[in-house]
Amino acid sequence: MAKAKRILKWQRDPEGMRLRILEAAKQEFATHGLAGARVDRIAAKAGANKRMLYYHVGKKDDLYLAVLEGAYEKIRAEERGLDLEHLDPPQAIARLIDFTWNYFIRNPEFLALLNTENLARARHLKRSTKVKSMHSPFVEMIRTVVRRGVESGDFQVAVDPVQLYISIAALCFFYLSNSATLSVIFGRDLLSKEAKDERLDHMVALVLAALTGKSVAAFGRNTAARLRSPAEHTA
Amino acid sequence: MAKAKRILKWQRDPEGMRLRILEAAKQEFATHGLAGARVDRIAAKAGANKRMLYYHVGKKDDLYLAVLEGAYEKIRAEERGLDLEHLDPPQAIARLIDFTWNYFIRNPEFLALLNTENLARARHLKRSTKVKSMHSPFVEMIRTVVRRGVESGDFQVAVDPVQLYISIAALCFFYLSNSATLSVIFGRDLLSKEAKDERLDHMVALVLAALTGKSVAAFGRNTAARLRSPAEHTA
DNA sequence: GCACAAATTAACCTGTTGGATAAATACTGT
DNA sequence: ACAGTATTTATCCAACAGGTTAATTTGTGC
Repeated sequence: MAKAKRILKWQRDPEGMRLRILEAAKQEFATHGLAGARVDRIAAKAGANKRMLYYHVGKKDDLYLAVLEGAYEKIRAEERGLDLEHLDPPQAIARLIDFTWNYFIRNPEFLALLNTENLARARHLKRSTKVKSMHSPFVEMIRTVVRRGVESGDFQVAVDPVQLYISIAALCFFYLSNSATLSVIFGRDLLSKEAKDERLDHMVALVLAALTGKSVAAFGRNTAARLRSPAEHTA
Repeated sequence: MAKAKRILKWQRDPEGMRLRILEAAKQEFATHGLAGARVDRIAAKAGANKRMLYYHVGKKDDLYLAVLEGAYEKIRAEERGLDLEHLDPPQAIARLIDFTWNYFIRNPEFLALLNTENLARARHLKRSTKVKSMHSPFVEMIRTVVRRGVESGDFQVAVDPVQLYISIAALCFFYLSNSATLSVIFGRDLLSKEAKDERLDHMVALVLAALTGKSVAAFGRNTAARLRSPAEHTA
């Protein structure tokens, strides 16, 4: 009842207000970067007064860190639900790639936030205590898959789990994060349904071929035509 | 003589001034992003008056596009000198990876500029006519290597050259561009000499294993210890 | 030396921005 | 109903930033 009243009058709802502020801030920082983000716009988007940001979260930098922590928390939480332990190792890796890829597609702000934070040389993240502890379980998860793969003979070589994850994230991240410039310079729409499907196939095939030593058919899919030069196309 | 005089008095040297402005702008945009960059700071760094920027190049956005075009021109020019035609295909790919990696290390501003431009959804690049034409020869170069590799039997599968290049760039780019946040969350210095060497080995091994089907020893280098969990390390 | 254009400087202006102050309003327990 | 606290609003401001105007200096062709 008190809760319902709070929701009806969404003023005087501190927790809700805080969430709306963080959501608005996430959008704003993702769209405009740190320096380009406007505190007033965040307030407007959150349906709040500018003063509220400072009251509920803090100054611009604090806001940014809070958004960033929330973003990491969200992806790592979803990853925990992947249940890689019960899949055979190649499938587990394929699933991790698939998840990462689709998570990045579903959450484009995450990519922008990370880029922005790296431009700032992780100056905010370094101040965070939460974020560091989030990642050891995640690395453990991958480490276990790799070890199982090596033991079962599915994987030819033992690969450093961190290195492997960075590579998987890299393949997904770069394509999506840089799709705007890549689309221009290569003159292709990289975000069409077909292009995205093709990319996922390519990434899974690339990583699994390297791990298992068995080439995956999909690696070469759709590429016969791509090997012909433009001149040959018209000829 | 007239040239020498010009160089001595670096005022009244329009071309030189333009170059100094673009260099200063590159540093400023790379360090602070588009919105964070300060026109006054660029002027100061270039040893010029703010009005000079507008006189020689244009407004902030024009300045940014000029810097970006210069950056693309530089990397594509260096790539043209790689001479991949005379190497056997696996070596050619290894060389391309090695070059890309080291170019990114030598030119960190390039990474930042691309990220910034992607945050702006390639709004400047789309206006550029120069940049688009720069890239067909580059794609041709890779296409030829892949085709030769398939014909010689070195490569198991035909892979789309654009897809392959994006993957190579991704592996290098993401690691370096995101090294600040990655170092924090994984608690490792990813930019130490050893870490960088290890990364290059990993990337070359990953891509060549996938292309040739033969696993590369370096893929698993240094990783035996990494497969032990932290608990086991102390045990 | 002189006219003319190119290059450079200095000063200014207007809108904006992050952040602060202080007052008002609504909810809580009593 | 009331006192006290948590939440919210309205307003202000000083610093700054991008861009412009207009005057000044320097080199060039004649």
